[in-house]
Amino acid sequence: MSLRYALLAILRVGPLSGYDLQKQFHQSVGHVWHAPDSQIYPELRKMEQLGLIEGEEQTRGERGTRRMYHVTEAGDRAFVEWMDAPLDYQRVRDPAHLRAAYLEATTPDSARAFLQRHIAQWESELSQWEGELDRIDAVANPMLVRRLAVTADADRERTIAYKRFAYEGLVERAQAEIAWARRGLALVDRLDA
Amino acid sequence: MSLRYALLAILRVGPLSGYDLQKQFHQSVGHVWHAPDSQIYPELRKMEQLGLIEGEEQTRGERGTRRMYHVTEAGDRAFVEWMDAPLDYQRVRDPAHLRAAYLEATTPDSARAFLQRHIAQWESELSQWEGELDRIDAVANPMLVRRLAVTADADRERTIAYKRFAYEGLVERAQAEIAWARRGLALVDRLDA
DNA sequence: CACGTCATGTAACCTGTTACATGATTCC
DNA sequence: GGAATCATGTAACAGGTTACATGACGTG
Repeated sequence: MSLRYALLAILRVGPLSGYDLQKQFHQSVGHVWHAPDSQIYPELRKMEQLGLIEGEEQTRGERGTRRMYHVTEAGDRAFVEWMDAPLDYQRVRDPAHLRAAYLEATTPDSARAFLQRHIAQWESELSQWEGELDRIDAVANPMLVRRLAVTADADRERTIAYKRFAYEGLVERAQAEIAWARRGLALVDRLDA
Repeated sequence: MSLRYALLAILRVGPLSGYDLQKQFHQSVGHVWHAPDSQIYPELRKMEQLGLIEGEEQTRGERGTRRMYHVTEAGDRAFVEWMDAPLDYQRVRDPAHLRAAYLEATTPDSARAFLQRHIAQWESELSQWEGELDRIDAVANPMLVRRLAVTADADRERTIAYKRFAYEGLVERAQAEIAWARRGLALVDRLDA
């Protein structure tokens, strides 16, 4: 459900083709809400049917075409309504913590391998998000630049501050996962001794 | 996919009827991996077809029946294999952080409401998990008691320690989410001033 | 003329969500 | 006799995953 609003958030900045949108998506919101291309294109079609966005076919070269999308008034309204509505929180479903609860069922080495992979996984996410934080600070993220270009000066600080706030939360989450898994490694060692 | 192993984890302790399993589930693993009954019963049937568990129909009263399940050797093997295999991490998809990144699009009050709901949400999870931690320490969780009853003394410490470790991770996550949202409230106030 | 990248998907499948459905048994 | 709880699901749908598919354009 949120994919729709992630796409609207990007399109609200200005018209984009599906392809460009997808590119921008993977470089910005995609770090918070992943979606493959095979989901993005159909979703855009659905949003068009619902009147949230409008697409115009453009020619490109001899026979090529591409579809430029822009947000309609209804789409803009839908986005703001979503912002104001309560989120529906998904129930917890965390495979790593599930497995952690039963580590006594396997060997210490296997437990260690699991925890090391957990650390590697979150370190990889962490570096993505820290990179985004750096790009926010340097105002080097192309989406953010586009956004700031159409944002009144008075709102620029807010725009940047909330992006930063969001990524800070993700960075802290990753750091917490890593710290937890490291403690797990120490625990395995202690119990193995 | 993990639902299967969450169910196996419970059944490995000893045979249970679908109904009892479901009860135990909601009181234990369900805090880490939620699933509704409408998913549990069919999954048990599927697992039976795959030979991971076996069910026997028992009569109950005059006409009533219930199905007692126990783990097969293949099921036991499958569980350990899952423990040793790399987890497949889902891509990030976090509606709260997605929304946080665009809070400038709405009013300060709406932003505050969002953050306050976020805090309430995680405080509710937090109290669940802290409760579980207490029950682990008091050895008062019925599933844990059943498990310890069939666990060799040498493994009891490990069994308890890993449960604790898992729930500690969840508790820390909840605390981090709450702290983050509180900082968000402060940020809204600052930007609103 | 080959390769990268522009451009857009379809199809099958799995998992999970929501709402609904039904009857038996036990305990007060 | 009525309520709680035992006991087990089905059906429809939404959302996400994986694999595959296709062709045009631009550049060296």
